[in-house]
Amino acid sequence: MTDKISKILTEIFHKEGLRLTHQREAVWDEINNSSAHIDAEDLYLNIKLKNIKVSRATVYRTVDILVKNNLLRKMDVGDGRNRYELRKENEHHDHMICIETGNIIEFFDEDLEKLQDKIAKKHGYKIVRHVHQLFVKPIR
Amino acid sequence: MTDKISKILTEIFHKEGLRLTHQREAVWDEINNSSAHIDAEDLYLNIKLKNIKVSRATVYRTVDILVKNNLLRKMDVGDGRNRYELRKENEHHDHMICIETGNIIEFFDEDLEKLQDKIAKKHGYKIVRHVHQLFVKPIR
DNA sequence: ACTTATATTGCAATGAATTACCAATAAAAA
DNA sequence: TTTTTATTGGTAATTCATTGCAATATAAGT
Repeated sequence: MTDKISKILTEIFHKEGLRLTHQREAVWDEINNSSAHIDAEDLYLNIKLKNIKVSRATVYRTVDILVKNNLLRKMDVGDGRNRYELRKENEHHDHMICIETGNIIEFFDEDLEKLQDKIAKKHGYKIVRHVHQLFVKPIR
Repeated sequence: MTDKISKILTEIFHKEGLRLTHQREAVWDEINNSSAHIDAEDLYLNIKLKNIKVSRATVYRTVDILVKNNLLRKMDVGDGRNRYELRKENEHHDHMICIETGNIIEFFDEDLEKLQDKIAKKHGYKIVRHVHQLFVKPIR
């Protein structure tokens, strides 16, 4: 784990009265080094593979903390288990899921975002968050 | 149950080699008379309230059949249980979920649909289905 | 209407992801 | 180093959903 990120983590945990444990660091490291959209079970298995002592319960508890503190985004592709992805500052995207390969492609479209806001406003609402997933297959 | 709908149901079930039982009729009736976005457990409870003999297993099995035959749409709002809504011919809409009241508002926007297709195409894909949910709260 | 073949039901068991419980342990404060 | 208290691991418990199977109901055949 780089010192810069470590410092950010330490700050956030401290602010919340939480402790920065080996297990929590390991979860954070794993998310940073693994593929972009990983689920809790794979996080658990990958950490174990590195001979770090951790339990499933701790993995679940840790991602919850990270999600609550906006370091992580929880996403539900509709297959029963939640995936987690790093949440970078000022960065938003939606997902395209290939139904043939399971591959997840990120996309962002400014017009789409504006259009959504407009639609919500028309109904008297403002958007707090949104889920937009395109289940696709390759052309041809 | 109206005779017209009954006939459609009978046809579809017969075509699949399925039988139109009291339980299956009850599930269909309940979906038609209940709020637009109901989950399996509420379907089960509502049917029981009418003193119709049914089991959770049958409710789950029946909605599966209805979904497979395009009479029902299964939707996942991300809270763990699936909702079901009547699927009207040639009718598509997305959902806005109010995070304060839990209320679900349906919306449709032609431009939005076109824009999605365009985005998918740009990446070399075509859309098979999509999930678009706006989690909103009232303005002011 | 009566019989027969087989689809359907209910119940309990099972599955899968996640959460709760709690005694043992480890991190930070004193 | 001692003390305080958050955290952990292991397992049990939850929740939503699915499945196996013996008993039952439906629709077709007579």
